[in-house]
Amino acid sequence: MAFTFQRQVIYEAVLDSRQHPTPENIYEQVRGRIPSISLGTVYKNVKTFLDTGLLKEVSLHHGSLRLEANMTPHHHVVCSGCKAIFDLEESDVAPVELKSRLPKGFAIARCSVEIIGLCASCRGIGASNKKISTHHSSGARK
Amino acid sequence: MAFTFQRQVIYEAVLDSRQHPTPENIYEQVRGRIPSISLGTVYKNVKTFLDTGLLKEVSLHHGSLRLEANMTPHHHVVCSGCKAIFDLEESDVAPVELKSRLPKGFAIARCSVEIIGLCASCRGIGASNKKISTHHSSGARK
DNA sequence: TGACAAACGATAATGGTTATCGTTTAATAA
DNA sequence: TTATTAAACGATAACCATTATCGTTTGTCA
Ligand SMILES: [Mn+2]
Ligand SMILES: [Mn+2]
Ligand SMILES: [Zn+2]
Ligand SMILES: [Zn+2]
Repeated sequence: MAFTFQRQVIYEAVLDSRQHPTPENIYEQVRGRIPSISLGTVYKNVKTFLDTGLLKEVSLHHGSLRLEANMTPHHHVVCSGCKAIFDLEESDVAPVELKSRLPKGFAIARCSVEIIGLCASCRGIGASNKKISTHHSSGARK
Repeated sequence: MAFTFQRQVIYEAVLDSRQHPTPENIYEQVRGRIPSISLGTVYKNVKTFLDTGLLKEVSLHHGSLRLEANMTPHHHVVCSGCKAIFDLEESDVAPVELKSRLPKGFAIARCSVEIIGLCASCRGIGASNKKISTHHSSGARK
């Protein structure tokens, strides 16, 4: 990975922001230092940083809306490979215990647990996850 | 909310799917029963169902990529109003205890907790959350 | 210093989602 | 029933986030 000024400033922008910024947010901020920078450059570098493990994305499923009709409070098991989501009943997880204070004035509505990992088919050798037809179109936006 | 055949079939499609489907997934399935249905109709009804609480969306932040440079495992406090995300150190939450088996063959990589609620400014009266300039562009796609 | 792969800026293309608009239909009351 | 009307539908354009393309510039390394 070549060292470029743009790359440095983009990374610092994410580091300095305690805000979990979007690419657009980063772009806005970086333009303060490099007015000529392209939004495409921000996206390209963000992707590079994600690939090399310098940054990570907050949510596994930000690509497309995922819906459910199960209105009872419950948790999820998520495959980071094919983005499949399995339900986990609330009673299957012991209540989460908070050991510290939340941001001042924050009112908790609920608490959701995500167990993240790889499903059986995604662990299989090679292209095995293509064999499972029940896996819908694998929302991974790549 | 008027009762229409399309509405009925769309809702049943989500009910029958244990897959947390996308609007596109629902569209594909509903076309089996109503070949002439429009994708727009699926989106419109999904929105209606979300508004009336018949369906819910799996992830609060599916609209745009959110990034972070904090690579230490940690949890999040999320405001459902403005989508602000605050970090919560891993040590601030007692380890999650699983009381049941996961889907067969699933390999856990990590476990993430989301405390969901309303931040101080979103709880304030009226348009108060607009006053806080540190809140970045409020990714809410409406 | 020179050669070359990598990265850049500009911009077109894609994919998911929302908006618009003319037509059809469900709900309601005569 | 039938007439009225607001709501919902299908088709399609518009929009926004993201990715791809391409000609130019720049970092790397011999
Ligand atoms: Mn679920
Ligand atoms: Mn974080
Ligand atoms: Zn999988
Ligand atoms: Zn808020």
